[in-house]
Amino acid sequence: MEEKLFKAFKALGEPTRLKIIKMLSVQSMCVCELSAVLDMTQPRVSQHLKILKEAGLVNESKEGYWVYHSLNRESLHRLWNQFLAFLDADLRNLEGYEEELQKLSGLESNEKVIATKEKIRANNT
Amino acid sequence: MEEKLFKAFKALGEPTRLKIIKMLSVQSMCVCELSAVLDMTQPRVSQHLKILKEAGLVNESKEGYWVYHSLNRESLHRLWNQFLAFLDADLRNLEGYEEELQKLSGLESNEKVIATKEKIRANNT
DNA sequence: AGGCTATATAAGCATATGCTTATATAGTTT
DNA sequence: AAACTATATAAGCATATGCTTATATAGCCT
Repeated sequence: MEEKLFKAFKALGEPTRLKIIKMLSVQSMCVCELSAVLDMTQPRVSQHLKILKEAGLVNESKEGYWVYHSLNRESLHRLWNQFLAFLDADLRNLEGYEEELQKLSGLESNEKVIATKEKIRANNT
Repeated sequence: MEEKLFKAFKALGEPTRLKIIKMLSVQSMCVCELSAVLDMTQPRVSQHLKILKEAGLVNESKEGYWVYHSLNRESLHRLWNQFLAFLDADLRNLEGYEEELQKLSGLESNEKVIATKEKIRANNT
């Protein structure tokens, strides 16, 4: 889950790819069209599209020797929903948070720290 | 607009930061607590928090010498709404797409290409 | 003031990323 | 088959990123 999330966000977190996504939001395009419209070299566009496809954000369909790319809006919404679900999830229901869960419950048991905090709070009022 | 968008996504597109965000979704924490719970060095946590703060995703409040960090859920929703607005926006309303807009309208005027495409389509049916 | 505690920042390093140029692959047309 | 178009992939390079260790800064306490 987290793997997919951060890869998708990473794919979105790059200016060139955001531009490509914006262009694809206007209309589906093949690599050469994107390359022409954005005034970028073809390999540059290809490489970014690969990343976007791997993140599931862009679909492709071949037509002759053109490869048309379209924005997968469905997957965008799914991404955000999964992210919100991730944020709302109880730690006990997430993989890989066993240690964190345990250490989190031990956090407030340090009496010395608690005392210090209370003092500071008292001083601030 | 785009600048903010891709920086926020970039901030989210990193596993350590996603973990930090998840922990902050459970409760506000200071650096030392995050450091302890996630079992990471303090500078590592500090540096990531800085990025998250710069992206506006995390708020901080000082309490004694502790600096408490909390997830800014409001800004998360704003981020997504702005992203959707960016996708829906007409190119004419976006900064920095003047060239693209022009080249896009010129795309379909290449008759040779259009002819080729039509032939291919005909052959494929 | 001096000694704590927590946090921020800096320096250095290894790896990742984005780009370019060059080349390979796939499909189309003649 | 040969030439052509579009795309993918590879190699190489410069910069960015994430981490560690070391050090500086800031706030609190005795």
